[in-house]
Amino acid sequence: MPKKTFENLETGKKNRIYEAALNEFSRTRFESSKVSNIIKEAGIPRGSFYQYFEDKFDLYLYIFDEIGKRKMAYIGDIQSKIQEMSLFDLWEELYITGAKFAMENPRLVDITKFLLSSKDQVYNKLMGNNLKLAVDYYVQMIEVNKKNGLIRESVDSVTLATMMIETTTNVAVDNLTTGDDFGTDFEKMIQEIKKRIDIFRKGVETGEEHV
Amino acid sequence: MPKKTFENLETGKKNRIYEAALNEFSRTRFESSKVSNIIKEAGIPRGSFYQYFEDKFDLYLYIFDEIGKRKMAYIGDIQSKIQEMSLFDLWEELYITGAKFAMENPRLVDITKFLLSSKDQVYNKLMGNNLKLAVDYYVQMIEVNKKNGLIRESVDSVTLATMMIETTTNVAVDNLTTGDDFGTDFEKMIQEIKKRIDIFRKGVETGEEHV
DNA sequence: CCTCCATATGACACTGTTGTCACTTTTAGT
DNA sequence: ACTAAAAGTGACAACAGTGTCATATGGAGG
Repeated sequence: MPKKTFENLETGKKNRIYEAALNEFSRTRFESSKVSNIIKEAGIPRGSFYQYFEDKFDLYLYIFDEIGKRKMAYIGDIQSKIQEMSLFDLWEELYITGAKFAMENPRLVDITKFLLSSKDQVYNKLMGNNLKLAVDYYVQMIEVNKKNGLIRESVDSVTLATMMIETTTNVAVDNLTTGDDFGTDFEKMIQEIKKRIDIFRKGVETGEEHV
Repeated sequence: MPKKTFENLETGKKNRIYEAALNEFSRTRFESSKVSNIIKEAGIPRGSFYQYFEDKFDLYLYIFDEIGKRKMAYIGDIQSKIQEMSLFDLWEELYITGAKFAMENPRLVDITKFLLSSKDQVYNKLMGNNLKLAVDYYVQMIEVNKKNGLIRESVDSVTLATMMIETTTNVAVDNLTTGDDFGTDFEKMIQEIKKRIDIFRKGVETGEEHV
């Protein structure tokens, strides 16, 4: 975490550094990011950088922490609704809110994406546990809905939870396959999300087929 | 693509280079891979490397090409069955075959994974079009099944195709969320795949809910 | 045995990066 | 105004990698 020297900085400079770091870490993954680029863009001398942070990773941790805070603030208190809403209504809300956040913060998404796709220790340290918690959270929702008779008992909760999270991650990020990133077309994204949720709810086969 | 010097090489040396490249490119993404590591492991001098390949990227292209060939040989002629089988039977076959290939060739999977997660020109050059073709292929299958009355008309073909491919990619690679890579437990992987396909077919809601 | 061309080789020039450190400037307290 | 601590600064040493090039080697044909 940053040294107090950084905390004490005037907002302007602090912000330039934050912005430059965001640009650099969303441009490329951690290993190939360069302190040189960051200080050039922020317009601070090299020496100062090391006055503020232990090293590159120290800054990265700080940025990662900030992203987490901002995301949490954005997602807000949806958590509390878990008992009141059905799985899919709740999911839709989570999904759309997440997608909106992603759309408004493309750089944060890129950073997360880079992290998700690294298999090194950095990843395990920062993300590993988060995902396990997310799975637990979804499993919990699913179980409640099974008890209420809304979800088939024969569906494996962990499998469903995993699929839901994977799906959420993919559209939140962009369409893996079509390369479509929805630009700023929020409506289009919502339509896509609803189509996806519908498939999860009802399946795609016609009624005649199975029992 | 490699120079003829490389093609002319005795099988032993050629193979050592191939193996070393596979190790290096599956260890880390292209940008951070090192010619130094490859030549050290293959036991060839630096100069020789540049006798065989234009540069690092030239070798990468070669490896990528090889992976494609081997994968194609493995997947084989499933293509021809498109008219005879229902969407999900066909998908299950594609899915399981792909997963088996992935399980047997973890290094190839890692390389693909690294490529998938890069957003640079390398990716677009090598993968962009592949994915579009895959989507088209799935869409085509889906349309056939709609005509036969097996799939609800109200399902968006492109959305479904995209979701199917994303799902396939994820389990083929590993469980994004649980971190479970199934090791060599082929049976367990098949079970997981079947559970996923079942959710796509039938949806997860109980019958009472919707029309 | 000689010659010539393809191939092999590793030292090296070049580039780019990180983190350090000796020195300068600013700030704040007296 | 004086001084001590804090913050700022950029030249630089250390390192790590790439691709090149002058030179060495070997084998096929004469």
